[in-house]
Amino acid sequence: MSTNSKEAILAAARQIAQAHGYGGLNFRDLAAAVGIKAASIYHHFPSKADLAAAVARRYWEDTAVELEAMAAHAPDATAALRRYPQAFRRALENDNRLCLCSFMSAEVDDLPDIVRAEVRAFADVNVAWLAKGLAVAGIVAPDKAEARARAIFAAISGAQLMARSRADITLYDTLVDSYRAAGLLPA
Amino acid sequence: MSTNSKEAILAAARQIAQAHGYGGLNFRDLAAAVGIKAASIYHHFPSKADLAAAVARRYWEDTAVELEAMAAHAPDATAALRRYPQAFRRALENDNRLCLCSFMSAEVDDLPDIVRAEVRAFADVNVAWLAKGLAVAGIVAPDKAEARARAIFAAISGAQLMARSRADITLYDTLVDSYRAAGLLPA
DNA sequence: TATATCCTACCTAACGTTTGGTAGGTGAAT
DNA sequence: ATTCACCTACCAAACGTTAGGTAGGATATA
Repeated sequence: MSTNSKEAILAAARQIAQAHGYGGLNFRDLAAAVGIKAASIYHHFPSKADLAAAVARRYWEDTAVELEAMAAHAPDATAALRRYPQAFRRALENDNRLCLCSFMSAEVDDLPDIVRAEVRAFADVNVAWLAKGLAVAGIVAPDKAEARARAIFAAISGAQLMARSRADITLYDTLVDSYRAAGLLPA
Repeated sequence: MSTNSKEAILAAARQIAQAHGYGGLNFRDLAAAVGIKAASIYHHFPSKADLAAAVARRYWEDTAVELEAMAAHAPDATAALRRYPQAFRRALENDNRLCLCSFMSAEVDDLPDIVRAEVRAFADVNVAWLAKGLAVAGIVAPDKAEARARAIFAAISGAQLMARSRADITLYDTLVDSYRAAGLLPA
């Protein structure tokens, strides 16, 4: 069960970090969630920094796959863009959790360098996907796609954060609707 | 110097919490920043929860005063609204810090109830100010002012968070510009 | 005026708990 | 016979918090 345990640690650590952050992630609670002892985690990850970096890397890798699938299944680029908020909605659906990298962005001053790099990679993945979609859909001029993509990413992150603070997923939905009404997101 | 020490604790705790959050705020570092011993903080605040609640309350009180001053000094409601992003910019100017309540919103699962209540009050103050300005300026219909106000607050929070994660205040400015270009903020 | 009492604002020292991390061992599979 | 996956049993440091004490000022009483 070596591979399974490693994957189970990764999955459980992600859940914990999405609710309590890097600082709130600890080996004893994590081990208990997996069903092993705290010291055993060191068999799979040499340190907390390495664990968190692996979790964050896996997080953006999974997101990249998910976004590509969304683009592939949508009839066109505009339709794919319209579904983008759903990706962030899932964290809230999952017991009012936050995007892992939003939480870690807040904690950036206390993050090991290797973790910080993965957190930034997550934003890069999202912005690149959005920029490509915006350009292909012809919603903004190609030279302004990246700026708009960053704005959408930041706004969606903020909406998720605000909805989490109220534990109110319908607030997230109304915020997204407001972004659409205001013209930030394609209607 | 009793009053001064209490105020000094409040001010130092705010700075620390804006950089490290509620979880990252600890009595020893805080006491050192003030120039006293950790145990002495208990002379002024009965517990960490009470301290943090006092910090958060003072934070939204100060913000309310600042926003009212902004409205009073601006020539009209639209001009006041245009200056709103400046209020959030100041945290980034202050050593790349985050809005205290954005940080604590991420930590909401681990916050004592009395702290959580103050965090929500901060959002209420901002949304109420924005909604009033939007209605008076006639930018949106009065019955849609609060929804738009929430969207602006969430988007600005997200922009600040993203800029902090990159330690790049110019990113905040370009995000705000993008919000204006997209129509979310009054141009 | 002198003295006793109390309060404020801090201190040192320690409490029990939790933290990330280490050393070394056990049992099963290869 | 060795490696793998996990264990027990620790450790030092840091955490919020408490106990008890001290220096100095204010107030009240004699």
